[in-house]
Amino acid sequence: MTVTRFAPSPTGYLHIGGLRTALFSYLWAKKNNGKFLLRIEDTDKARNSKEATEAILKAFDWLGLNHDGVITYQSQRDEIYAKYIKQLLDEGKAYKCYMSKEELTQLRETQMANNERTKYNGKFRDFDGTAPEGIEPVIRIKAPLSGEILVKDGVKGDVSFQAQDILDDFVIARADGAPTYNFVVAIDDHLMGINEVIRGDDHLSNTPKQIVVYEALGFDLPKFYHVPMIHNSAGKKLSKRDGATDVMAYKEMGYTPEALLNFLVRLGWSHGDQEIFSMDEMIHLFDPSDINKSASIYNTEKLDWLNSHYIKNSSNDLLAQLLTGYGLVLSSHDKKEILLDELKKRAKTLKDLADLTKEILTTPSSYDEKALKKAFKGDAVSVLNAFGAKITANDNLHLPSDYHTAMQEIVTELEIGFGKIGQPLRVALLGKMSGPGLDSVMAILGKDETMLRIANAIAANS
RNA sequence: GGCCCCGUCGUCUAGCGGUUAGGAUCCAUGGUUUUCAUCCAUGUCACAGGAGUUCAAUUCUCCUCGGGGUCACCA
Repeated sequence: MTVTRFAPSPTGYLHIGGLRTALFSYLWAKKNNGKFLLRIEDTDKARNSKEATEAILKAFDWLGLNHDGVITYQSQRDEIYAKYIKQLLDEGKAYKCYMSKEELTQLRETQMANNERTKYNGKFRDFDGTAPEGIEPVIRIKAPLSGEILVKDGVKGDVSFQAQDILDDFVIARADGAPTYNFVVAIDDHLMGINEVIRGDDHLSNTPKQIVVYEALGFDLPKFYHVPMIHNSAGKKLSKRDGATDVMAYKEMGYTPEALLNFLVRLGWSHGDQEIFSMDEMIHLFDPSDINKSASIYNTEKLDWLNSHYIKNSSNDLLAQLLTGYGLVLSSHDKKEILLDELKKRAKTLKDLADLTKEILTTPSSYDEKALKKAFKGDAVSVLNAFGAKITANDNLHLPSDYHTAMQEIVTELEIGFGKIGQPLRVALLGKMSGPGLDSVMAILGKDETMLRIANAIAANS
């Protein structure tokens, strides 16, 4: 069974990059009827917060990416890690290192001065004397000093590292006993039964260290997929400083989960020329071996397009429901369908849709000056008067077509072009020169409100 | 700097030795629309550079250049 995981460090909100690897992991697990597990990497007590964990879970909830099973918190697994540390110590695969921080720093500085790679010198690797006083030791693992470490990666292919280039006896437990990242990752992934690790390629260079741990503990290696980074427009790794990277910020801006997920799945992955993917399609089509090798630059143009696509294709009931998040209650509006049909094709975001809706439902308190000048020259006022009189006399105005007929009649009776009535009427109703079809607008507003707005405009121009 | 990864239109990408290098987005133009938006059509735009290998390289190899990642008692 395929078991994948997402293992965030709760130091802040969930961002776009993390979400994408989570999505990939989720899709791959679902495709294989496997499990998608969640692990919170909170071993660094100083930097982690409960709020951050909650924020991450909230984001997943919004997007509908549900994890399987219970959440694993590394902070609650100290005994487990301690057990494995003891095991390695007992087996002579790890040892206590009493080098002081000062000495370590000193060592690094000389190495740097000599233009050498900074690495621990193995001073306590085979130490069996009496421990120096007053120093709490760290635990270091005995890493291979030479030879090749091969990472068989499902995205990058075989990546070979030379032990002497990258390894030293790295710390697996701090002086206070707390285990370190590369150590616990290997243990947790193994214990949680994770056999396919999909993560950012910033972890590729950590992988050899984790392999050392896997091997020391006699664990089977999972399959690795290192997915390329998402870069900002400057071409750098996406960071929290890059503005809108908090997933929940997208919700506030009016993006839909479908659009965001569709956008992200196409960043670094593709399926021929297909652009639009439903969740079901993503699950069926996704395969991590189709992930690109190169980083992509994050750019919202396509997100906007996808979002408007999904809004256009959403049912009006769903949209009405989503609009309640913007303080709009449309469920009781008798022309909800007409309203949403008209407005959803000109909204890029749900927020746009909300704004557009509010705008149309609010009686104009002022008129765009340019529009006024253009529309209210000549006999616009008398045309509006005639139109007002016509609809006042008509008690059967409900649908856009009813209003359309009324406009048609005026045009014929007065022997004028459509623009002669359309322009002033549009300004009267909407306060400006652009907007949805007038027949729809009038149907949405209803006869009374339509009359009111026409009267207001006439008054303002007489 | 060492090590590792990457390099097709501005952006997201297809391509897996022979293609007029395709799609999407963006932008521009035209059509539809009384306006705007939608929709439709058309157009501009790319294989980083140089050596090889080959009858033939965007595709394979090497080098250069460029970009990125990583080198903690952070994750």
